[in-house]
Amino acid sequence: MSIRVRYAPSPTGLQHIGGLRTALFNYLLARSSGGTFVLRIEDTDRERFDERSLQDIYDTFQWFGIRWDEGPDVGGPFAPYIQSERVSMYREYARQLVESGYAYEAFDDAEALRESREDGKQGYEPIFRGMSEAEKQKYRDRGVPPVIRFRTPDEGATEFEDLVLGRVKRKNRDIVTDPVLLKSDGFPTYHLAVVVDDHHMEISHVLRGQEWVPTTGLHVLLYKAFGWQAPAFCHLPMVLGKDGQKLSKRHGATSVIEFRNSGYLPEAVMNYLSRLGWSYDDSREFFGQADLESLFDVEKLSKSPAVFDYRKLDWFNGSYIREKSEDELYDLVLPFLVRDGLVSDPPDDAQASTIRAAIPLIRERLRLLSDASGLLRFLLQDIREWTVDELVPKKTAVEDVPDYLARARELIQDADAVSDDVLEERFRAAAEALGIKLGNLLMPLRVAVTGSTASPPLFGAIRLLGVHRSLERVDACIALLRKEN
RNA sequence: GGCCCCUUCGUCUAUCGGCUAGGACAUGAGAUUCUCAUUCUCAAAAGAGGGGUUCGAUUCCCCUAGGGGCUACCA
Repeated sequence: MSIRVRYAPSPTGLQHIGGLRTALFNYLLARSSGGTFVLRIEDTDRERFDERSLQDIYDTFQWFGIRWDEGPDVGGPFAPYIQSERVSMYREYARQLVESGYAYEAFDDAEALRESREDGKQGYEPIFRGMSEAEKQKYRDRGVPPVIRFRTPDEGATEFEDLVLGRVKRKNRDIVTDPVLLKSDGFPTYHLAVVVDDHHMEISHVLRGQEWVPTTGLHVLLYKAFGWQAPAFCHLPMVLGKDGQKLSKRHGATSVIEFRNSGYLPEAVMNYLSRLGWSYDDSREFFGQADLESLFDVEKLSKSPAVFDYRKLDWFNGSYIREKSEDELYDLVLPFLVRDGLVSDPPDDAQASTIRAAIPLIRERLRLLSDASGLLRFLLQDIREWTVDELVPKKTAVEDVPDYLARARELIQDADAVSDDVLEERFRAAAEALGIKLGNLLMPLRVAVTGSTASPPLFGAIRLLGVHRSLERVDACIALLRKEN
């Protein structure tokens, strides 16, 4: 039997990086096994539904580079793939469970239930479980909308085989008492919808986060009540923040769109995510999408939770950036320069050629695509002011610096016409003549030209900016320092 | 509180009874270098604790501890 898996996000907010990993592992299992990957939208919570979410799901996966074989936008043999369009089905199955005695109507006051929970009361007292029809009719007559609750067994135990965890066993009385299957608004809860849909969509493997382990017993009970065969379960280790808590906002970026906007490459994110809870061997770190699609194996999934390490992601990102060609990097970096207001949209010819020429100089200095703005700002914007502190090298008298700059000024006059090596030799000789270190001659020039003590290679930067403009900046700095003195 | 799951360097992980416990990120030191970065070399860094089982346990079992998750008419 062929493998069918699904990623089933609920459109209640932006796609989470942890959800992206769940989706990735599902996708990889499908690809590595020649199976099918399904996208299903679980929008049964009308209160938390968020308009932008659906589009965010599409945008996220388009950027990430994985696509589904069946889903709301591409269709498929089990359409519709949006749960709100399948409600009649859930109602039908809920009714069926009531008829077969596995479920019953209840007329609880949702508000009262919520309040008692807030008072610290735990569990549900199944007062409607054995109530007579006549008694229930009174509620109906009063117009109280019913919910349908599952009748959890008091005796026995339920167990399932998990591909990661092994055998998981639970006493039935420890499973939440009589959970709601169909809400009073006529929509199903997750438990009903997921079981009905996974069965009808012929899902063979359920890969989801470990937070679902406690409720899997209920799902198994539901499969039994329907007389259906349950899929294989595979609970993925959770993704945590630095402090060991579930990854959340306060740990940093969590929505996929934030990673994208921060300048992460999808292949770096994919590579990093693939290592959270999954491993291949004892040494390999780099996995491209094609590698993962063929190498992924649930056997190598781990049980323990993984802490999300932004620094390692950064390292991956820098590595992948360095592998890009100059043309690719140009296209990748441009949107960030536009966003940061450094170039027009689209850039004019001068800007475009400047940036293209600068790419080789900044490539190995980028950890994030967005770092390009800081690195190229001196080329694309005027420098309004310099800090004297930066212009003056350590252990150097302020009054000496204008002389150094004046000397440097002479040496770069024909920078366009000579090589780096020649320029460097000149500066070495000049530094020696002045009796100072090469760095102390170059640093004021660097700060004058680039506005920063950290920059791309100086001579290259000068040519990119243009000798003329470079000289202007040097002159401005000389004037500034003289005034300061 | 109850239930469930988890436990190897700070972090991600390898090890499926024989280990001088391997790799990567991060960290530290050094080399290269006009700054920054890249690159390279080296270093430090782990089997939660206690019982078993076994010739032999990081690997298997139990207990304790710690961490996490769930405990909704949310998913």
